[in-house]
Amino acid sequence: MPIKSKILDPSFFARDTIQVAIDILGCSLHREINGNKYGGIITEVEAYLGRVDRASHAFRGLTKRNKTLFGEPGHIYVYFIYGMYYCLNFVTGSKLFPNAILIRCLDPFEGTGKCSGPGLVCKSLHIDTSLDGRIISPPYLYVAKEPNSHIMKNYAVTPRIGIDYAGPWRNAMLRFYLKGAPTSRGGK
DNA sequence: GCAAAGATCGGCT
DNA sequence: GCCGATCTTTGCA
Repeated sequence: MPIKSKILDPSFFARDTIQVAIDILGCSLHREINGNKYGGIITEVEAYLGRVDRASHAFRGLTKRNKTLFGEPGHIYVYFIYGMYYCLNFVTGSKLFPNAILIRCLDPFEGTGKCSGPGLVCKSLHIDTSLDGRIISPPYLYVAKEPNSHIMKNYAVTPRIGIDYAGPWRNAMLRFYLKGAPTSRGGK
């Protein structure tokens, strides 16, 4: 009989943000829209640590765009950037703190396009702002822990990408990726 | 009301 | 490594 994967519920995301970032590596991301299914194994994420984090959208306080960040963990935060791309985030930690993780890269399932960067993840999984604020849940978008995803989790930690404006936070080690798996920027 | 910047990507030097 | 595409969001007047 087939080995079952375990669908993650909001309690998984309502924990320390960095711990969630590490634990979600190797888990599968699933997207269903118009009867089509897309997805892949999560291989790269970044953590954003709320109001104190100069690189976070929450740094300047609550706005119309980032209001999902200030809500419950286990919800989906999607925003539009650079006039062309969407970025997928999961709200983490506690409702008291606007924390999130950015999904940067997947090892795509067959039939799912390239996912080697946050803009491409959303393009290949047909993710846009219509998902913003919704709970992470089947069928439209969910995450599952795969058998053995906790084994051989050999990961690297680096500063985040594309946040040179963030002062001292530009050097914070908050990007996590699985060694030997697809990443953005060649894993560097 | 307007201007500037941005959690990116692909192409080119 | 640098640059342009493309347009929403935000900050400031």
